[in-house]
Amino acid sequence: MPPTIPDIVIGRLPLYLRALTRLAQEGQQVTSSHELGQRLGISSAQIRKDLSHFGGFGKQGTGYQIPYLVEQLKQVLKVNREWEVALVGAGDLGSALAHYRGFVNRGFRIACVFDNSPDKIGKTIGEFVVQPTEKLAEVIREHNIKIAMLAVPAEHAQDVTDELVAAGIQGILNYAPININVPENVRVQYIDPVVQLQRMTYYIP
Amino acid sequence: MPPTIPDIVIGRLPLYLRALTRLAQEGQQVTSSHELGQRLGISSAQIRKDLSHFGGFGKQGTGYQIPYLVEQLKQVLKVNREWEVALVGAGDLGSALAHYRGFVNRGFRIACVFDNSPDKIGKTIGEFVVQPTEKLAEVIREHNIKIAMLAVPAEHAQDVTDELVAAGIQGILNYAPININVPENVRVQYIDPVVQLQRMTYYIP
DNA sequence: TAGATTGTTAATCGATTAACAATC
DNA sequence: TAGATTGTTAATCGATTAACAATC
Repeated sequence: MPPTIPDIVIGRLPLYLRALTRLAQEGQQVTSSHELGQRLGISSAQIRKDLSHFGGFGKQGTGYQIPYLVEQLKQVLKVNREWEVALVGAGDLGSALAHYRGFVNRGFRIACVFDNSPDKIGKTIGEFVVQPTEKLAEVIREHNIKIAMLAVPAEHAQDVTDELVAAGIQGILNYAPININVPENVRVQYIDPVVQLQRMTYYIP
Repeated sequence: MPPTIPDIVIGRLPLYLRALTRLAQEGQQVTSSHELGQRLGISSAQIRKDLSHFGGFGKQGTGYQIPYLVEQLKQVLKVNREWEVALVGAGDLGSALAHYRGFVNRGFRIACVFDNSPDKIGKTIGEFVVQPTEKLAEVIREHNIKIAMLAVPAEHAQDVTDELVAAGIQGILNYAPININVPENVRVQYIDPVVQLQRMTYYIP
């Protein structure tokens, strides 16, 4: 069995990938742990150590070939493919997500949108026809979708979560401002802007 | 000088506050570190230790009075007041944020919305008239706003950040998928859904 | 009182950093 | 070669957990 990589390391890899992709866009071919660390506010030692969990991607004296490192990180994170994502909730936020152009090229594509409001079912949002939540399990199973984004009111978050899990979803990005319970084989990530704002105000006089 | 509290502790307080607020909504008066920990997937010892940095809020044998603990946490996090927030970027995401009803009651209120697109300037989004970005510094100074949410394209994020910082902003919630550089007295939090999705795919077969 | 739970100390665990031989 | 930078080891630093006296 391969050694387990700390989750905190996994959490930094997408940041490395994002910064490297940008460097590549700026036309740069090579970088160093020092340069990357400066951009990210992370020590160079930490970057080298993190990367070394997955192999030696650099060359002494030279640094890292950006296109190569980008490919390697995509492979590690399994985003060298396109994941179909189910979006539940077609309110303002769900709508913004449905229109967001930033998923493609980074490994994700919204494949379907659900909502339980009669106002919204059947309407078109971006390129999607909003489907009733009752169809959720069926569509997710049919497309073999593994990831969902949850943009429903907090009161419905747990119920929808249970449906998603029952349908085979293994990762949930939860925008509802509430903790959800899932089996341990399901990963959850949270986005709550207020939580992050509250983390800043502590420091502001 | 009071001892410095680890930032990782500060980062958990909003989660405690959110869970406690919900417990209160459900009509519960008292909770224990064990119960709260179960809800959040955090050990009871950690919760007690975190809280103990700020004082003894509980009673042996009984636990914590929820309304009291909520007030105390709000005070610690300085959200027992209302912070005015500047929103920059009136695209899909900015629009969704402008309509979001979840800021009020948790310590925040969007006070103004900016965009540099002639299409959007002067238009109404929710209760706000979109103002040109050139007005940014003036309005922020006038209202003494300390916090901004950044929902502009990545290419403009650093430029807008520099303007915000020059105008006296001390906390930035950055929705643009790019790292921004700020002086060390300014706090930045990031929201990039793709980063969080990529952190999950590593674990999904 | 007996049972429950806190706040805190000490022990454990894990993550970060410093340093450097290897080498491009 | 001389300079630069990696990958890795060991040392340091910090965070979490276990345990328990205090006490409601």
